[in-house]
Formats: sequence, C-alpha cells, structure tokens
Amino acid sequence: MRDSIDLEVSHALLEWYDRHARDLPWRVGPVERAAGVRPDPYHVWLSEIMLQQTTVAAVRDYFHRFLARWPTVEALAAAPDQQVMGEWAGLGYYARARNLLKCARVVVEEFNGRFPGTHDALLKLPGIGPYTAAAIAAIAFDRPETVMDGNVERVMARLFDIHEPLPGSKPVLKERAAALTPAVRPGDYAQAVMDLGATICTPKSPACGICPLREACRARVSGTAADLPKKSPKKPKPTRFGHVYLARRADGAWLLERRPDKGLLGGMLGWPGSEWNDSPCEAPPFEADWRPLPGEVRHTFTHFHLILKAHAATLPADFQPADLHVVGKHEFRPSDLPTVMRKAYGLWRGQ
DNA sequence: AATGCGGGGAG
DNA sequence: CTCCCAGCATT
Repeated sequence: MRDSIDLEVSHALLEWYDRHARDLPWRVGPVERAAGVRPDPYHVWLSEIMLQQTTVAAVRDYFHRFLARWPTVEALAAAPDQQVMGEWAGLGYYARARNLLKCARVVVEEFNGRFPGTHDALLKLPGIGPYTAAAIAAIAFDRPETVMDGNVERVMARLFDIHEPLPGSKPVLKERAAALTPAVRPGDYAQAVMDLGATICTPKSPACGICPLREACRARVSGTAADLPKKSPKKPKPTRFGHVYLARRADGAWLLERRPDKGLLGGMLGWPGSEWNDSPCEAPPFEADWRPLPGEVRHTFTHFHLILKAHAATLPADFQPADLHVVGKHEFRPSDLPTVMRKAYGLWRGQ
C-alpha cells in the first residue's frame, strides 16, 4: 500500500520532470503531451531496443537514420535483413537487430501493424524482455507498469539505502520501485526516474545538492549515496589474438564473409580470418600473396580483449571463392561493418 | 543463477 | 585503466 512518503516522492519526481525533462527524439513535446498526445508505439519500441545497455548519446543518430529509412513498422518489416544489419552496424549487441526485424514482422503479420499495449503481450515479442515490455506499456500505452533498469536500481538503492549487492537485491529494489509507481502518468514517471538516474543520481559523484528527492533520500543522510548500489565483483577480461585477411580484387571488389547468426557479431559482415584464441594462429581463407598490414587492431568486447593482425592481398577481377561474399567497389560501405572490422579496414587505408 | 553479447563516454 | 549504460536470450 502506498503511504504518504511514497506519494510525496513520486509527486516530487513528476514535478521535477515537468521542468527538466530532456528533449529526446522519441518523446512528444510537453505541449502535445498536455493535450493528451501519446508517443508513437513504433518510435517508443525502436528507441527502447536501441537503448538497451546503450547510452542516449550513442542512440540518437541511429534512431534518426532508422526512422528516415523506415518510417513505419511495415516499412521496417519489409526491409532486407542485410540492410537492417548494415544500418545497425557500430551500435553493438547485434542480436538486437536480428530480433528487431523478427519483431517488426510479427507485429505486421500477426497484429496488423499495431503493437500490443499490454506488458504480457509485449513480453512475448522477440527482443522484448521485462524492462522493455514495461517501458513500452507505460510510455506508449499509459499502463501503470514499473520499469526496472540500471537507473531505477541505482535510484532505489540510494533512496532506501539498500546495501545488499546486485544482482541479489533486485527483488527488493523492484518491490520498492513498484510501491512508488503512480497510477497517473506512469509513462512520465518511468522516464522521470530514468532521467534522474542519468543526469542527477549518476553512478559517480551524484549531484545530491540539486536532487528533487534529497529530502527523502536515506543514502544522502548516511552519506553512502556514491557507494550504492553495491555490485558483486566481475571477472577480469582475457586477451585473445587472431588474424584477418582483406582481399581486394583488381576491379575494386572486396571479399567478405557473413558471420553466422549465432554468437559474436552474429549476422554481420566481416573479414575472413582465424579463430580468436589465446595465441595467434594464421589461417588465410585461400592461397594468395598476403602481405602484413602495419600495426594491429586492438578492440575490447564484452568479455575479452582482442588483438588482430591484418593481411592484405590483391586478386584478379574474376576471382571468386565459393564461401565468401563479393562486395562490389561501389556497394562496399565501411559503415556496414561492426567496429572491429572497421578498424581492420582502417589499417588497410592507412598503409 | 550464470553466461554471452558491443561499443563508447565519463572519470 | 575501470565502470557503466532505458537488457535479452540461452543454458
């Protein structure tokens, strides 16, 4: 049951949000919102998928490009897979892009192009988990759902001075967040907590002095805000090594592989090469006059560091190995490549 | 409950 | 360097 403290907190947050809400491309302006205009579910969904484990700054341009190229969910559903993967290239977590397309096609084929408006129905769609289902239901459909993301976890841990480390504390944090979720304007409230976490209640050196919740915050009283939430220690990242091979034909075409859908960089284009192991092992995809490119590629993935040596060769214009894609000189866009592969191309350009 | 999965910005 | 980000799918 909501007590008066809860009401005070959610009211203070909404009031703060009305004055300080960030102007984000997937939001409707305050004037429209006051007139009862809801944001487009397609825009909300697209932004929420992009924002999974990704900062607003990184998402902004991608969101505009996707919307310009595919203005509706029908347009996106009809897009060729490789176009969508290419447009997603550089944003990371490529399973999101594969699930984005799957989801768009389900929405078009099974829901007549309209996103379902309940948490449970949204949760069944590809790429939509508990957080995103709650966010879309609250923001686009005005449902009183409680969103739980990294921001909300941090704000709740501090507001209630919870010292139990994540992820064990998740149920308690969720309970606290649910108790604060108001019946009115749940979508604005959800975005208010996340805005607060992104701009005031930040991971390091939070701006407690200007926080709208400073009176209620128990961690501020204890002086523990900057140390919360506590997290269980994480494993160190090993370093792996490998080789990549940049083959260019005399006609300017490049030889690339499409990586399998499962696993690292799944579904993306990349240079053929060796496995990535503890020790480097050369593995040219075919016989050629390979020359080493100066320098090396250094890149860090979620769970390991990678050091790549790159090799280049020039081949006859009619050369075409069976298992590689030939990408013509004028179709080849480095921006279609994931970042590590883009870095390897950078070595070739800089040679 | 643990693990795999990108990339960039802040400190 | 380390940490974190509007997490999800899989095992």
